[in-house]
Amino acid sequence: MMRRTKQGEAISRVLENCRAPLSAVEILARAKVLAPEMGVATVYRHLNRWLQEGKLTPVEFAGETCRYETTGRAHHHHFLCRECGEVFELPGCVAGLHSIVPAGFVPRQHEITIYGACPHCANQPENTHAD
Amino acid sequence: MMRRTKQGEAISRVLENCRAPLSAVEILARAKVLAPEMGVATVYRHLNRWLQEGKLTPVEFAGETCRYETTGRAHHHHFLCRECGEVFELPGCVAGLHSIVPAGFVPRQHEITIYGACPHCANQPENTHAD
DNA sequence: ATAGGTGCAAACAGTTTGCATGTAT
DNA sequence: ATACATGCAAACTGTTTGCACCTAT
Repeated sequence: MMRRTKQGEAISRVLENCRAPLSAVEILARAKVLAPEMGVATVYRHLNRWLQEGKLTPVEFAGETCRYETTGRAHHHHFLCRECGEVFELPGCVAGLHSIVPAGFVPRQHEITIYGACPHCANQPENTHAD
Repeated sequence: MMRRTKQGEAISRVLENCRAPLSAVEILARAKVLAPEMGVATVYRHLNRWLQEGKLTPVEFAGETCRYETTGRAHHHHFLCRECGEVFELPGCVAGLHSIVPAGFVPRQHEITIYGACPHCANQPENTHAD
């Protein structure tokens, strides 16, 4: 039975109102606005509860810390801009995805991640070489 | 200028002869057969060198530690068996992958990861409920 | 001889956990 | 009143780094 606390409320607010997946410390930072005393442990405890209730999905990008997004959204994948680090949702999916799965394998879940430049960064050629 | 050492040799041997991506500790374990004194730090130092020379690619699966595979193989993706944890290469790619990338975005790289059951585990229904 | 590689242990980042306290019920 | 949530700090895992030592060149 989930008890209603200021911290829990703050975390729910953050998770439900973000437009891109967030990391634990990003969630902490935002939740602290509503519940300034909060520590990381509380964030992780809530994240894990949401995860095991299936209300949250971990989103991982190569070499980056784990981010989380709420489930129940339309099926989608992600685009990570290598220049600004921003994450974008790519709605929909690819048609013949399972064509690459050999006979005998039983696919149950998949992830497609695309890396590159977002429209904003793609138009700023100077940024391209900003390490 | 890369100096030729027993440890470096051992690591090369391991990286070049494995058929699936390996984690740092797996690499250490295998390399220790040839160079028993070796520590993790050396493994990471070599991995990082290979990475920045572009001879190695990190392979990450949701919730798992980073694995590495040599570059230069034919384009492929990965299948992670949720039952036995084994990783399989899926040769080839999907046709209309970029159809999910909206106009303005510049895709430069992508990853497709499929999770499920490998042929062996798929035929052992008892395993399905392990855990 | 010397630059560079190595092992060890300490330092780090991200995440989890134990415990005493605080609080919603 | 009591069970559960919290904060803090310690523990843990995966990775990096500093330093004294060793070794291929």
